[in-house]
Amino acid sequence: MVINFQEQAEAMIRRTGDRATSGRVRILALLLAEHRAVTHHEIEDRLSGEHRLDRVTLYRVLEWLNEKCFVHRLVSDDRVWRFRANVETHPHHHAHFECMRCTKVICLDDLKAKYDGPLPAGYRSHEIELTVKGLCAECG
Amino acid sequence: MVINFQEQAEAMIRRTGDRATSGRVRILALLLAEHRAVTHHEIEDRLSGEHRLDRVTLYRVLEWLNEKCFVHRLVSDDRVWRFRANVETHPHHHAHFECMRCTKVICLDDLKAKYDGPLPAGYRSHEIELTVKGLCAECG
DNA sequence: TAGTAAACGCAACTTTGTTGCAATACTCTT
DNA sequence: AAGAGTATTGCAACAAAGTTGCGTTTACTA
Repeated sequence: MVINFQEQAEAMIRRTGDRATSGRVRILALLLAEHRAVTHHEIEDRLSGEHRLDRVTLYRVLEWLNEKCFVHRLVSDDRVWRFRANVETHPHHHAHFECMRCTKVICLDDLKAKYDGPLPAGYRSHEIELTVKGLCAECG
Repeated sequence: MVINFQEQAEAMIRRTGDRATSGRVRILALLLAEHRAVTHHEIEDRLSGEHRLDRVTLYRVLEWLNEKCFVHRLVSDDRVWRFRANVETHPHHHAHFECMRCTKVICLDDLKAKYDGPLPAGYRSHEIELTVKGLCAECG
């Protein structure tokens, strides 16, 4: 069963009531097809074959996708945003693995980060992110 | 019992064999006195009363302190490095709280992040960082 | 198919951090 | 205590990532 990410992306976007522009559809389709967090730069490269998208537009589309909860952002030690499509139902308890050498980031979906300990008085927890740093198979 | 962070910092630095310059001593003393992760910018402001340090020197001192394991870096969603003096004996299993509104970061020392789940084949874990995001007492 | 508001593309700007190199200031030796 | 030598510093210029303003284009609605 082959999934048509392009159609899936377009349907998701139309459901928001906002415009289904080609940029939005292509970028969301790309992220849906991908199983890891992708940088702005990687997306730009991946799209360069087809009709080229402006850097700024890409930023704005990604921001919009994030707002609509279709993707989430994460930032790693190289200080670069990475984006990943939200597939799970509980999008706010991520666990990620980050390779310390090649800075590749993957999601550890099978694990839900937990925090049982106390917070200072008056502090409220909203989401929890667990990052395991180490070496990936290629770099280890 | 009042602790003289200036003297403590200088002693730590001299033990490395490298030069105990006024910049290194002042910055490490400042970080030792602080109980949270501090941005480059905050340090610069804090030091502006005394003999002013160049931006670049500050970056280089912080990098040096990190190399010598006197401090550690962490990056949060505003993509800005924060630095904090290493006080614990196991410096590689942090838990942090990050305020989503004011972006303040504090360390949750009482908790050691753990990860028991599986990693993909060939992947090796080196350090683990847990970030609880939410609202701090002032912003909540 | 035409009108219109939402997106886009371009240019210029900001913020954060880095690099090269000449000037300065720690330390060591005497 | 002073001089010498090298590790640091300060300056200027650069680089990468992301943002803002504004005129133009495009997708949707009627």
